[in-house]
Amino acid sequence: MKSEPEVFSFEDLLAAKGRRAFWDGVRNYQARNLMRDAMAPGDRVLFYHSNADPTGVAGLCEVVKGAQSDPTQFDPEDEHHDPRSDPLEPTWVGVTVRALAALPRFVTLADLKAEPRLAGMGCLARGNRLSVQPVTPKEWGIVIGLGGLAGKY
DNA sequence: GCCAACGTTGGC
DNA sequence: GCCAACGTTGGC
Repeated sequence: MKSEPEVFSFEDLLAAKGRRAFWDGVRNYQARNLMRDAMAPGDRVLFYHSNADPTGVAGLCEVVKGAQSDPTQFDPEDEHHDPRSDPLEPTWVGVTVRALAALPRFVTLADLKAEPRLAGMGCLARGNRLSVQPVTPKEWGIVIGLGGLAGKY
């Protein structure tokens, strides 16, 4: 899952109550569908800092609660307000994640690109801008290995 | 359904 | 700030 650290960083998640946060603000149907249909409590998550210096994977989380209505869609004051969303059938959802551990070594995008075993990773595909996307168990193992937590999660 | 215009994402 | 790539909108 990608977040701009200036908006919400992995450190912010670590500092949050219970080290957990509701992942709001997703306004892309494909990303929404992944959260709604493909994420369940216990699933592990790589927390990626986008639009940052450097960009890359900062830490590990897990899903603690599956998809729920994203309240920001109904808040006129919120930048993610969606006036077309029906409260009885909300368009947008989010999951709740909890931080597991910061990576001892931040894994930069350059690190990911330089690792031949990650050549097929979705987030490295040309033009892929999805803020939520699947990671295979194999990719997970390689990334946390690069981050200094090989075999620990 | 097509497609041009526009908006957003995100690396650099 | 630039720009490539992609998504969304809306006229037709």
